[in-house]
Amino acid sequence: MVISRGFHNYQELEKLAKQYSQLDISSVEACLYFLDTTAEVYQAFDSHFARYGLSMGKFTILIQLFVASKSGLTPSDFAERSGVTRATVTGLLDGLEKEELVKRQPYPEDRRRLTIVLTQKGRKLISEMLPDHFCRTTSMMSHLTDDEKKMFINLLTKLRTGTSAMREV
Amino acid sequence: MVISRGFHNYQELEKLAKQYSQLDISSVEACLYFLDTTAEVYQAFDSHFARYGLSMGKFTILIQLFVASKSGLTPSDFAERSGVTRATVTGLLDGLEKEELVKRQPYPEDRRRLTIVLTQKGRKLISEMLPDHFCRTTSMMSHLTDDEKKMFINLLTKLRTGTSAMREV
DNA sequence: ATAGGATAGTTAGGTAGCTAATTATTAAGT
DNA sequence: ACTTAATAATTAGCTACCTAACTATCCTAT
Repeated sequence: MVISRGFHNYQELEKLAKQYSQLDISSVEACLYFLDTTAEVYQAFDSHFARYGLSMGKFTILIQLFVASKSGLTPSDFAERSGVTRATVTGLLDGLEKEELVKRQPYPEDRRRLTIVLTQKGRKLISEMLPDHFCRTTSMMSHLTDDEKKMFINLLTKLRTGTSAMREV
Repeated sequence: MVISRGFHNYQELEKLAKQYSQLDISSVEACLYFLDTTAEVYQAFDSHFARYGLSMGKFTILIQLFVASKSGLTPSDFAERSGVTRATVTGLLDGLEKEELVKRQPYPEDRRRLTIVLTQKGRKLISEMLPDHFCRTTSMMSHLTDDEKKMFINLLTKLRTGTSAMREV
């Protein structure tokens, strides 16, 4: 759940700003707007992936397998690359395996590991959805010019730099 | 789970772009970077709220109550303002009520509704955390100038406009 | 050669979201 | 007035995330 909408009537924000000297209105406003946008983008992605019976997490695993292809990847690979825990990957793989989109296979050189590979069905699904997926992604970004995309990445980087302030003790 | 990190070695993206003419590299790149940033920001917020034993959802409810104050709000108010379902709000309120931060009260004029109000403890928690919260939020945004914040909102708006392409049938 | 520690995957149990169905209550149309 | 609609909250059951604890395997240093 995202903080925003309740505050897009500026007045309440201004009222708070009077009580809290720490509150810089334009900062909070930009932050709320960012959060609101993330919610909208995630909802859009969710409904896009739902057309193919997938979640963003499951799609992420499938496309990684599709690109890495050849020898498969391990559950830890997914966890590391995607910034989720191994436990989360276990759950997603359970689902994907039940739907017969991937298979767990032994990894002979190190028996602690597993190799995850696409099934025929999994490869078919991902390769059939990618044209649509890239088309939509490109369309979604089409209201930004190339320069604006660069600027956007630049500004996002500045935001990322700031996240440490939110985390620090 | 967010798609990105696996693709930040540009080569794989370029390889895909050769196979898929629909894929505009700079669009996909900006999109992935945005998603990656959202993950980082959400993690930062989560650890910030965790200091106070809250989630973003719970915080959102508390601050709405704190601002609206006087007569309280209904569960539906939260759902509408925050873009989540009423069922989700029920769950969050269960938690908040167990922690004695809010109370459900009858709403005499319409007995289908409830009035949610802050308890003493809830009011204390939210009012004690707000200075820190606004301070951190302001710090997080401090790497962007006022002009950049405006530009950021502007670019986010363009992204939002594009989300329909992701959703449409 | 073996004990201790690190790593890979899973399990158990929790939270936060969802949809669909259920129960009260209110509103509206005839 | 009375049936039908709509609305408010909850419930049940699902997914995707988390942490902490567990098991199996491998590596390293004595």
